[in-house]
Amino acid sequence: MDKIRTRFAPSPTGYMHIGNLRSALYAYLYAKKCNGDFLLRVEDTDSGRLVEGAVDLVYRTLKDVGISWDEGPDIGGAYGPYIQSERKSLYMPYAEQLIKSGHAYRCFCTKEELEKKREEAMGRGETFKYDKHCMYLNKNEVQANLNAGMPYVIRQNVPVDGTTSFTDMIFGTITVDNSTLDDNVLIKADGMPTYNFANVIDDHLMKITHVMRGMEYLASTPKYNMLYDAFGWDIPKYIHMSNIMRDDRHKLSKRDGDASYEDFINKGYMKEAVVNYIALLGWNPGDEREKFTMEELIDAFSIEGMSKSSAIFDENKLRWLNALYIRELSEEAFTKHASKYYMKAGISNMNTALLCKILQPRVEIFSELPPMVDFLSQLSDYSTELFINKKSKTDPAVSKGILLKTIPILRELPVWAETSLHNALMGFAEKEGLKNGTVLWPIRISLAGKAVTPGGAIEIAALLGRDESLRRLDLGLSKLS
RNA sequence: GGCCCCUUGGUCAAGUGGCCUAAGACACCGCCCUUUCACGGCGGUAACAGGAGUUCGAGUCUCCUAGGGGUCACCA
Repeated sequence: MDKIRTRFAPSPTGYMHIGNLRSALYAYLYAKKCNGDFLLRVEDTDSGRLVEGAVDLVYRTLKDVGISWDEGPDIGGAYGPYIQSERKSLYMPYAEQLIKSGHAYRCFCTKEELEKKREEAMGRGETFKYDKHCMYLNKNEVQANLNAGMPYVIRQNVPVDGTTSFTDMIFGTITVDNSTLDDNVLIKADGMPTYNFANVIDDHLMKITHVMRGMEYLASTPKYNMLYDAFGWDIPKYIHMSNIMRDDRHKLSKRDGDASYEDFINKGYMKEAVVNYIALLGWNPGDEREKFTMEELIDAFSIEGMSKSSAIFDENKLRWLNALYIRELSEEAFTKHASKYYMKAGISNMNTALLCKILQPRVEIFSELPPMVDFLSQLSDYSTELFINKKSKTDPAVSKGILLKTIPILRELPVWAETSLHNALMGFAEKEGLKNGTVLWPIRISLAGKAVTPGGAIEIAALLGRDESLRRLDLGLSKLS
């Protein structure tokens, strides 16, 4: 059997939709699983939609998540060029071959004429379908139009009756009535091929064995197959992939600001978690593993595990997975990821090892870091009601007593560090016969000025250092006096 | 609207005619641990869209209905 070859063929819109990324991922995983090739092809035949820098974004994103291509615009390959606009001259001869064999014809109808016919059809409550008007032009009429320099498109001549079937590896056999198929434009008036045409020519020329693409092409696939048949080419295997939804009726969309890969990275998600999560959205490995490296994904991937129905993107689960990845980061890596957010919270020159220790098990996405730790750089005003806590058996009066007794002990501490603070405070609680919480609650409140903090009184004191800690404790005491 | 596709807890999903009194995960709730909040551990709530049929037996096969998605461009 021939080497498996798949491709990712984005049109450069300047935006990497998470669904497209998943399509690229699946095509990559399948190729690599089969020891095949994965290629990148840029589909930029719509001159009206070109976006500056969009191709670079595709390269960057793919590289970022660890998807590499064996052939592509930037690295070349045996079947280049890999940018459709650069292949423009290559399509016309194929179209002309189709005209000769009767599978296509030149159409001189203007957009205005077509628009009028379309409106008329709609007025009658019918679905518009091109009436093959120009197919019936005789040779002389066509030549005259050509001589007159009339612009034209080339249309596919689709049979008016009968049915066409094909097999999709996920959906099985699909049959459609030819009568529902329109005579699609193959070559536009500007000489550029449409997707419908370029896609078939390129997939064949680039020896793509498995066409993996979104479900939106499911209904038009028979038309592409007619083209393959007209050329006498082998039809590739098809794998149509379901969509990722925002909720039960809407696709994840650009409008909602949470549909692109970069949106998630900017929100503080790790790329490994994003890839891992989307891999699991619409595919399952057949066992209960949920956490995968790229290598493990390649190893576990199979078409059989892909689901037919679309999946709703659940950010909750992404968060959970992201938290898993965060927890296994080394202290250095955690700090590297977090530093940007520490800066936002105004934190600098603090013990990063200690910060990591208290934050790593608590943070699920990095962007939630600043509000968790901003109290370290800036103590905001707080109410003495925070000193009330039933479970710790404390209230403002008790707290005042604790602070009165502990501040001198802390002031005399020879070394201001986690262990010495721990020994001093726990020793005090034991000596006084108090609950740990009773001693630590008022200290933590004074140090942080808020009811909920990452880490406890001892860690916070260690982070703040002697001077700032004592200043805050004194302030707490004065609030209670 | 025509055509194509889809439908198991709130979400992702396992399930390929008897092992389903329907797995697992996220979320949610409770308990334990505990120095607040987390982490961790233990437990709980919660689903075969509806209806006919085929069969000794249906989440699994068939048909119908409903709901949803896609498509019907000189976009891809």
